[in-house]
Amino acid sequence: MEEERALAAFAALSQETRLRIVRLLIQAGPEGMAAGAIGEAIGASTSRLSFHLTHLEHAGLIASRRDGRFIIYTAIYPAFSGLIRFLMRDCCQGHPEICAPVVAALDCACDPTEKA
Amino acid sequence: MEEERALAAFAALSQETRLRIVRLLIQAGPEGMAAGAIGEAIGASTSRLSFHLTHLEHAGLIASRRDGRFIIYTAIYPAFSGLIRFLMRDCCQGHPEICAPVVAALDCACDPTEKA
DNA sequence: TCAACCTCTCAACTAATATTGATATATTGA
DNA sequence: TCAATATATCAATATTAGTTGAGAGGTTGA
Repeated sequence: MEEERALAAFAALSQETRLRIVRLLIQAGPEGMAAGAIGEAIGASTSRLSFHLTHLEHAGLIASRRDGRFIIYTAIYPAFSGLIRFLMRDCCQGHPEICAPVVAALDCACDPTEKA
Repeated sequence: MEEERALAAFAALSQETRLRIVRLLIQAGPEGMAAGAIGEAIGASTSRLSFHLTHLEHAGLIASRRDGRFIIYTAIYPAFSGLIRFLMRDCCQGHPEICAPVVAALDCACDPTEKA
């Protein structure tokens, strides 16, 4: 069920600590970040962090790999594009002008000079 | 706080009934749908429907207007583009190829011939 | 192998959220 | 104004989720 996956993803993103983790990892890019660095960046205790990282991983939004004694987490980019697609599917009924602003939004998100 | 708005939006989208309402209204376009029609389409009792419609309205994802004895609900498209922007901000650190698939996803969402 | 380090798991507590059924409000047409 | 229709509100209950602190696994370098 694709709906189930979407619900799990949105639920994962609806919590402050987890949303911050996700945005941090999206910004971090493919190299990802170690759990400890994430916890330090967002200010979360280890057990809380671990709980939320596990939650995000189960939701399919992030992935982990071990590197020595560190565990590196990365954002799964296709999960986000899939989520957006699911949400906006059939949004314009053949009239792209209806959802054009939504599409345009993403181009701006990719422009590092635009912060608004 | 923009983060608060995003959290409210994701929380609103993380519930089955509400996610269905939102997708229905996104597909319905600017004309929107009456509460009763929404309830019939997704199979929800009036009180449940009303609860979730109010929730979505407070989250800033849908708007309502009265038309006779009907109340018409519509999706607020800019709210969704704003949400996507917030999530993906600074996603590619100057390397657009990292998040290009995410951007591409939206173009497909607008193509009514693509259902995958 | 030992000590230091990084991360995860567990259980108890607290708080937030969804559902239900009954009732209330607003609008329309006769 | 009355009855029918459309929708919202309320209170009680059931369910789900987040936080905390303590402790347990793996991993590394000496």
